[in-house]
Amino acid sequence: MGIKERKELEKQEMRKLILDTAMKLFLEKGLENVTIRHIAEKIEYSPATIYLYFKDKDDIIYTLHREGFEQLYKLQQTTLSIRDPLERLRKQGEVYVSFAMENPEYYDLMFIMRGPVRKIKEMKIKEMKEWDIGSRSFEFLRQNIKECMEAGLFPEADLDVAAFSVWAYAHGIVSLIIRDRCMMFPEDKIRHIVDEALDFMFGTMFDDKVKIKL
Amino acid sequence: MGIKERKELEKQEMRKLILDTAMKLFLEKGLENVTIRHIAEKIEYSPATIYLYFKDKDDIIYTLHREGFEQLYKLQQTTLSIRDPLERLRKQGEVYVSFAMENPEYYDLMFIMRGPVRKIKEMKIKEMKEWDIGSRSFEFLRQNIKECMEAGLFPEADLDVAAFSVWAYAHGIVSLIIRDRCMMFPEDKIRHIVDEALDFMFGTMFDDKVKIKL
Amino acid sequence: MGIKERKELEKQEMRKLILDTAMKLFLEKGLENVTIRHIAEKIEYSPATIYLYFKDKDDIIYTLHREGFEQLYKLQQTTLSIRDPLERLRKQGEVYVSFAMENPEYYDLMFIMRGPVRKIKEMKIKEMKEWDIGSRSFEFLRQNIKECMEAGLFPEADLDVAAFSVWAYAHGIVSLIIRDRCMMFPEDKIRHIVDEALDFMFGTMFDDKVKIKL
Amino acid sequence: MGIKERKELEKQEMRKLILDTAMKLFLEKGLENVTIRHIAEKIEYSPATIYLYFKDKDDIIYTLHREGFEQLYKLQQTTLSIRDPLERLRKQGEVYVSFAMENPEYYDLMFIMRGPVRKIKEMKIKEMKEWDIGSRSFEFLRQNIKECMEAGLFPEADLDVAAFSVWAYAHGIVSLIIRDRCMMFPEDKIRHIVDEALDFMFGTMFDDKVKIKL
DNA sequence: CATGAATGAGAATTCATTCAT
DNA sequence: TATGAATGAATTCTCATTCAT
Repeated sequence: MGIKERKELEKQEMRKLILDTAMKLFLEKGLENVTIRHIAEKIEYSPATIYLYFKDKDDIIYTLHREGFEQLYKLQQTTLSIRDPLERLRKQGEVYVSFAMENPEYYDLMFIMRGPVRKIKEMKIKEMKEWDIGSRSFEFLRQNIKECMEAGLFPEADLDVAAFSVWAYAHGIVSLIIRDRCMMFPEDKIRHIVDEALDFMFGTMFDDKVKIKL
Repeated sequence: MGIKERKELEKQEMRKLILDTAMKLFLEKGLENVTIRHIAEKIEYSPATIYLYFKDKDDIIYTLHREGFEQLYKLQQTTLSIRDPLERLRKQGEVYVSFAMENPEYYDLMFIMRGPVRKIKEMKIKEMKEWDIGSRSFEFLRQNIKECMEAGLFPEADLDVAAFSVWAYAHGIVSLIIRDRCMMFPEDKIRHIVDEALDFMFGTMFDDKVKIKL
Repeated sequence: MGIKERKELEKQEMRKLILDTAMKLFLEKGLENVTIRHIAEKIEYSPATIYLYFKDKDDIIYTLHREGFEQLYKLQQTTLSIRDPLERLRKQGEVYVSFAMENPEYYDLMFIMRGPVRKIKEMKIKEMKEWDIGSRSFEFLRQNIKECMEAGLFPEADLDVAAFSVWAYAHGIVSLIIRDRCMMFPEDKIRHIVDEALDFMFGTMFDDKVKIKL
Repeated sequence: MGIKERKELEKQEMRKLILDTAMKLFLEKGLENVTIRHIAEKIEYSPATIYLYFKDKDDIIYTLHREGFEQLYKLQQTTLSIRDPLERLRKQGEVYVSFAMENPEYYDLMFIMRGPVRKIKEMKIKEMKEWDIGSRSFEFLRQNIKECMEAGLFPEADLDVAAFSVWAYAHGIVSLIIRDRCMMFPEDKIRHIVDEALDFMFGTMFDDKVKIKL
């Protein structure tokens, strides 16, 4: 068995190498400008080798897509140590925005690009379960907001609407930046505006008690 | 003279046919997966014909991009008849979301796709003015919020931050839908959620007096 | 008849306009970079109009080709006033080189480009006579050299060889320059070298008496 | 190791196949009328394959161009065994003409076609050295003539002018033939005329003593 | 496991040319 | 006579992918 495991391990390492390299290149050159050849060159293997580890280019992209959600979910989990649900919610917002700003290509893949979604839709026909990964994160947010509501810390509203709203707000902020729609602001003021915007939402959204607390 | 006008009209119609077709395809397949050939096939002309009406692919994209902003701006202007700045702001939000939901391809081009921005950045180097079209709309929003603040109807904050926040919120809502990230909601509930989300923002963002008014 | 002649005249003028424009463009942009469209734009007619006056692009090129030979022949004729055949020969050399330097695109068309020759060969199959235009000039040179030989001013040799040699020498000089093979000389020394080269040939080729005379 | 060498060999053979084929086509149709597709078809590979061996069309052209100069230079070197500089010069002329007549495509590329020169000019901006290949051959001729002059075997004259003149003469001869401007001579007399023309130059150019020697 | 070699499909673009009007 | 509109046939080049070795 030892030998089998070793093999398996090596295979996983190679996959990781390919994925990491692909991601690095995506970040550098943008998703649509990276070719299998680029990736192969960077890791100093032949293009054909890539196909031993991934079915095709979509497979790479989709795997990264899933890994992105894995990462994001883990980050979300870190907020669980916070007792107060509103504070936790806020922390979630921060975590979400940070993730997006630090991994814009992952974020793009997960929440903006068309390709992966198409892939998922195709898959859904065959294997219904797969998409859990994505909805899990939304569910997490939803639960958090539910707790807030139950604790009277959040305006009563349709839970789906509320969760979607909070998500949309955060998504709006980061996606405008990732897709470069903030040319009206000086480059160096952007990060500041992002942070302030997050505060602004929480500041105006909740009652005075909360505001002071924050 | 009549003959000249007729010709001109036909030319404009052809341009429009190309633009509309391109737009439809962009929506279906994504900007980077639409080729001049596709467009040509769809309208049942040869690829070369397209080049009689547009300099190149960028020209098509950029024209649509500009037209989109033109349309949006006109819609924004319609809110000017509303006296109360907060009500006007809200109407602007509605108008923005409606525009996005009814013209998702335009919206995508204007606020999500990467291509056009690259073009604009290149242009900016040569002719600084052009981009007015886009920032004009933002400026309009900004002014409206300023009025709200001055009237004490809006939380005091950095104007840029506030305007960006409001924009980001609306953008978040529509862009998640346009890019198909709301698969967790049943298809037929989506429009409802969008509308509610808009209410939700205005409902929580402003003080009681405002809320009642709305 | 008057009306017919007028028409014919206008037709000729249009042809001339097209030819002149084509030549001007050839000179500016190089032969292979000029399109029918360019020519049409320059004369402010539509491309289709060109086809009313010339069968196709080759027809234009070939016509220019013939006109070039016409011009050159006329220039050669001007040397006829010179009595002394050797002096006349030298003058011919000067005239030839001047023509080439002042009309490099004509020269290129006449003595370097492949296209026109192919055309002529095709024609020759049908109408044997046409090529007179070109050989006429060679014949002129040949006769001149013959006279020189008969006057004892030129080394006895096979007449064809002698004529070809003189021609080749002149052609070598100008074609190396026209096709830009003199990059080893400073730009501003080139014309000087050309002139000197011509002198050099005549200076070394003939006996002392001649040299002094020149 | 054998396997590696074999592979390398095969690669070189493929490159050679492409180069030879390209050359043949260039000769048949002229540089600008040969496309990557033509070459690919001729060797019965797909166009894409060509790009595995050459970066682009220019790469092919420029490689051939350089190889031509390499060959010519080697041939020139063979004359070094001849002591007498004038005899050596004459031999150089023969070698030059032979090279041209036996490799007209190479000669065309090296001394007539426009394309390669453009390439070289672009390169010169970046890397000044490269062009040595071409000027090396001219320098060789120049040196030889210098020796002749120093030995009193050649008319005193500006060295550049003299070298250019000799070159131009040889170039004139071969380029008129290569570009098919000798239709006035019967096909089978042409080679004879070329050879005679070379003799003619040397015969008339130098004084009696030399003439006899030759 | 790894790859060199090959390719089919397709990209944007250009141009000479035609033809109905 | 003049032309606007249209196009077929090319062009160079790129890329994901396959397959024999």
